[in-house]
Amino acid sequence: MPRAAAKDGTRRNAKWEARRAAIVDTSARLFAAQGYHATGLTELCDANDLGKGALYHYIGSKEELLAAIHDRVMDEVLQGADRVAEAGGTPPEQLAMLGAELLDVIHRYPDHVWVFLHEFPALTGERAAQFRTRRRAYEQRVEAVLRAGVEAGDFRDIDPWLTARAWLGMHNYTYLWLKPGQRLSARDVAQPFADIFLKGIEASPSRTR
Amino acid sequence: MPRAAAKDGTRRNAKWEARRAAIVDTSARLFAAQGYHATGLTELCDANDLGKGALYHYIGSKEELLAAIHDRVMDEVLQGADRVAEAGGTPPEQLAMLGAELLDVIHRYPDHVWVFLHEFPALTGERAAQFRTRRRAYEQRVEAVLRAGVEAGDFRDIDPWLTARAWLGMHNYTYLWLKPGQRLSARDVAQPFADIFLKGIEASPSRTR
DNA sequence: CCTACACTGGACTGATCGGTACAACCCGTG
DNA sequence: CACGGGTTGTACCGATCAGTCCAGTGTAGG
Repeated sequence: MPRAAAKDGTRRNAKWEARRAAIVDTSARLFAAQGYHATGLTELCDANDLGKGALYHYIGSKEELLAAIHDRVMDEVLQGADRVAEAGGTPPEQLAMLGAELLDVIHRYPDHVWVFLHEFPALTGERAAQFRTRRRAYEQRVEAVLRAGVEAGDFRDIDPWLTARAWLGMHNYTYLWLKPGQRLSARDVAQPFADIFLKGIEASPSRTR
Repeated sequence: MPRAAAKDGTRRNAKWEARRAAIVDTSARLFAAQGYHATGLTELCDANDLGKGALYHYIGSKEELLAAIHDRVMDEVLQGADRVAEAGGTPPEQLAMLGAELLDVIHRYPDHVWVFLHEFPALTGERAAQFRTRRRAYEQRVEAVLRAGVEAGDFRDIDPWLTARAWLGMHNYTYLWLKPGQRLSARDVAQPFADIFLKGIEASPSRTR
């Protein structure tokens, strides 16, 4: 735990922050490649070119490092959801935008997302609770869009909770193969996925409202 | 490594086999709850009510235990795919049946599936290679059905590879919440999922063939 | 009843785990 | 040049890791 969270970042503080961020990113790569528990402190030190003393000057504990990786992902995902909410539009448009934003995060942070989806049970206590809250908040955003679409007559009478799980699965599972520098970009995937899903739940044209 | 794989199972051998299967199942529960690397040998011994010597009389190594869990899942999943192929039917029917079979496995073996989806990178060497082959074989079954559906005019002109990933994600991701004794059964989920996906990729009625 | 062997518990091993203590270092400031 | 605090490497800690070894114990076959 840092001594005082107060005092805005001076120059030195900014440097420390940057180094810490670099450590978080490097460690995410290792955790993604071989797992959180399977990665030792010494490996983290090697990868970051640091001794144990120096490493612990930045991170406090191994689990805090894990939590930082989770936060990085959740920050991005929730920010994306906020942008979508601000943009407005019909429920189908909202859902398509949510998908594009989510796939963009998965594409830009493949290691962080991998860690996030695999190692979240390793978080304990306060950190685990906070993480669950944020994750749940995001899932409810998706559910809300689906519910709104049903009420507005854009979508047929589907179960918002169950359908949100289908949508989340379809998108989140791309973490296995959606990587930067690969054949497919995030946009290449977002469009076909939105097509499938929106056609899959659209109201039959006969009873449009 | 067992001395000789020959000689068909006598009574004793069957008993040994049953005990081993029980150990695999119990261990799957532990691995699912806290992770493969985070679960120690002593915990496995406690849960199975066995000493280390006795445990190692059945399993050979911790990784072999992990591999046995993977095999259990892959056996079931591939058998389900075989049943579907034997049953025949149109591509849409085939896809719906594949989904029902897959969700059934996930629902019946929640712990095994969790381990399978989280810890497969922990497999090494020969075991990892064999696992990847089998997993890939299943994925290609799904792709084949999609491709057949496009050629037959049942589905619109989608990318079979990408669409298979969407389908796999939607179904596999249910491992997070689809558990026996819960509100929803496998069938409760399979039907809505098939509805969404089939509507999502069906050929527009105007150009049916 | 005796022997043989599948089966079992638990002490033990060397390695490695996450984490700490501390002395030295760099480097900007006075 | 002296100083002082942010930074760093390293020796070290107790705990635990996966796995081995072996002296038994229960029991089935002769």
